[in-house]
Amino acid sequence: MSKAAEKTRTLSTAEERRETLIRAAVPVFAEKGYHGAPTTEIAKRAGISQAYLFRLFPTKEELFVAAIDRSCKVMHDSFTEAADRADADGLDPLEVMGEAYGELVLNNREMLLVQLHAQAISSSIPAVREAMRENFAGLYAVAAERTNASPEELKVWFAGGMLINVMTAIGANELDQPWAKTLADFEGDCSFTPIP
Amino acid sequence: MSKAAEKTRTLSTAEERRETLIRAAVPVFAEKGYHGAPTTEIAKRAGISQAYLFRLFPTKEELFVAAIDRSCKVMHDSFTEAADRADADGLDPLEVMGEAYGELVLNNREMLLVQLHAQAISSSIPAVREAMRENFAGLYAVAAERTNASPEELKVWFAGGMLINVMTAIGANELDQPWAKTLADFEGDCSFTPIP
DNA sequence: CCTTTTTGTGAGTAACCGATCACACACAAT
DNA sequence: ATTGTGTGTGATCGGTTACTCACAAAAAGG
Repeated sequence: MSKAAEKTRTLSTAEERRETLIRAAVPVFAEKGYHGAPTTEIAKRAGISQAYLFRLFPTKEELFVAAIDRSCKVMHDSFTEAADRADADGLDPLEVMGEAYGELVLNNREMLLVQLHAQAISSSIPAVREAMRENFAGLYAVAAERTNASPEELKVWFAGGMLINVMTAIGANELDQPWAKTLADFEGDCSFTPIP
Repeated sequence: MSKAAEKTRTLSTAEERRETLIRAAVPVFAEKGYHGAPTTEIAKRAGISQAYLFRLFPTKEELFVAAIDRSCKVMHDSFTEAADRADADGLDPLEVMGEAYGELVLNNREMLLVQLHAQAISSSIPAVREAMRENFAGLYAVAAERTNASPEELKVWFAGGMLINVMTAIGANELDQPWAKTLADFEGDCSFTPIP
């Protein structure tokens, strides 16, 4: 391609198509999981043919892993941004990151559901398991580096995140039962630092 | 049926068949999730025809909900039994129930995976969501009634359970990385009561 | 023995799924 | 203009899926 001649281009580059494909795939995988999501529907949402989908991602599995990595990146970015904000404002990074996660889950439900589906299917698809392990490794790394929390505190913090995930998935916040009020009350953050 | 003439019966009752069907369905749903689990494979494992499967459970969805309820019952029974044991031995019920859950997850992996798949798909299948809500209601009830833990303690306890689920699903215990050592170290129990 | 109910199956059906292949069009460089 | 390369699709294939229906055998009741 010439250096500065991208004036009128009707075709997209493969990388651009892969990007739109991932964005189209996330909500479909989120709703129906790996086995339930048809590649035809993903291709249609992306506005391309199913045949071209399989050229850009040779197998459905690779596309699913790409969708997982995408939702992991969203979380990672959200955490680092929260840590930056906490450093600038002199607040507790772990607490700010917890609040950021609460908001992220609230207005990015698809990312959460992709994570849950990936966790469930990871035991039978090695590539998914590997992606999820790397995901947790990266998330733990940023949490450990940007805060001065002890391993025990980090453990409780991650556990709280897992609870938020499940409660959001089953819509516990819509219920009035006491168990739902207790387990799904994140009161703006997800810090589980015990109140003495 | 005559009162006491069950001597030689070659055919099973419908209820017996439903039982064996559920037992055959659990591992299949556990491995592939709702959409990925074929009814043909479940029927074959149960030793009956697929046609008869659909007479005993008119839809695949009903069979999946039955599998969920089954795995919920296993957890519930495990908890009540642990609470009984704790009462008899004068131990902390919450702690004993935590240990019981750790063992349960270890040697009943299928139950755990059915739970994870059900959580993930609950947002798109109302009957599954309802089953999962009832599941948590029942589990919270037994935990609240059999222990004297505060809502905050119960919340942290449940959060720890969710972390155990995810770490077990991705096999974090097989890894040597520090994040895995920290997050997947249940050291015999899953009580998250903070160490002061 | 005869009738009714329950247990059980072989053989489908219509739709759908992941993946493939030949082929067409757009682009950039020679 | 030609050539080579990257972008994109229609048609289709072999296999699988949830679910159905006609039909048979066993059991229970009389």
